[in-house]
Amino acid sequence: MTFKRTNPLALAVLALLSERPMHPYEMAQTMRERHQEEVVKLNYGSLYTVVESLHRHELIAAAAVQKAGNRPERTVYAVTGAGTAELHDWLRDLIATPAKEYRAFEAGISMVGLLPPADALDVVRRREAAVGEQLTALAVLLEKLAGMGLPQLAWIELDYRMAMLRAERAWLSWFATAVREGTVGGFEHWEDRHR
Amino acid sequence: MTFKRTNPLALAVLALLSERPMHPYEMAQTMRERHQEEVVKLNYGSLYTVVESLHRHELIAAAAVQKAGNRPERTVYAVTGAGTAELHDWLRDLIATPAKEYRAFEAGISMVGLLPPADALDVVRRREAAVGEQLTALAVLLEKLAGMGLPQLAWIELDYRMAMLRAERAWLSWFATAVREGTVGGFEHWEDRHR
DNA sequence: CCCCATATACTCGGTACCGGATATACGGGA
DNA sequence: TCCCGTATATCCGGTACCGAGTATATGGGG
Repeated sequence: MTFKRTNPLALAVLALLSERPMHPYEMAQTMRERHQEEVVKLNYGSLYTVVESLHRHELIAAAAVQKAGNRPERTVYAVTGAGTAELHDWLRDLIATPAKEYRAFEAGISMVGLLPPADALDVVRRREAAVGEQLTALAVLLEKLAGMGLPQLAWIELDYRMAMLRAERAWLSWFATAVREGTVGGFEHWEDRHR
Repeated sequence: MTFKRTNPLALAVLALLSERPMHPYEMAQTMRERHQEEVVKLNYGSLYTVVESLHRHELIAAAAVQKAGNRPERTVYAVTGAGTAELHDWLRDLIATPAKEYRAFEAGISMVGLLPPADALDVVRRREAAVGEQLTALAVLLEKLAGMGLPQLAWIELDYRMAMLRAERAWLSWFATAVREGTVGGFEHWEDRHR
């Protein structure tokens, strides 16, 4: 069976190991330090499953098994040639081909007509505010990172996320106005249904 | 144990049943007809699991068990009072509170520095084109839906998605230029690493 | 009237994933 | 010196999810 590119955590593991050999716990540490867990979902259970899977497919290899005192053994892994190839190929594919992703908000907003218009307006406003807060938090973080002398390329995903959040906020603002003023298409019928 | 709001398919089920009682297979049909599967991930396995879970938590109730000839039994479900409450509450929460979601592209772009600049430019361009195609396809669909006399509220999630796709395309276009012209922060070092 | 492609309706086994449990080491305060 | 809170490092049981499989009914062409 060929390796399945499902969990992006596996991608992160390959990326880390292409720097230097590590044991799983160290990978987790490093990801935390670099705020990578903002972008890639990390939890220990999945990490060990993913590492084992990569190992089975010989994309990584056990470089050493260390044992210090009575501590649990630490298996240090290194990326293989096939692993490096997989990393680059997967990465290219991930960027070039938009994946079909199901976002919870899209599901929610598609059913917004089930709520009374007043409720809908309220929750959309609340989201708008929340998105605004995320934006300011991100701006502060970017300021800090740039101040530390990190190049833009090192936090390019935050740049992307900011652009998306700004677009979302703009859309929410438009929709809120359209609901408040009753100019969204189908408003009369919507209002009638909730009397 | 209280009901866990994980799979949005359960939300879709509650929404459908708040229209009229249905059996699971009929729900799937209806979702397909209405292009809801664009927004909520649907497959039979999950559908039956989700329906069973809703039933266990008494958010829906078995209204009738029909049997026609030698066909498998069809259990028709109806939403309960608690189910309607859950639907509205969940919906409000989904819209009002941005959920932490991990998008594959963000993971990918955060590691774009691992690719040679030329490769990076290529894949970003390819994505830009793909997003453009999605946009035109969406525009055609919207035209069709509006032509059928459907109100904007009925396809509001497509409106949202279009706004997001436009923002993504704009960002990709910016990034592509920044890479081509070498103006993205950290470009020299990036180029040096790949000689 | 027979055949087969398609539609109907659900079931089931496998697996990836989650998050809490486990077990030892270390360090600092009383 | 003795706790105990935190850090180190992995494991494991449960479950939600997936998608392929099953079995019968329908209906249109030859």
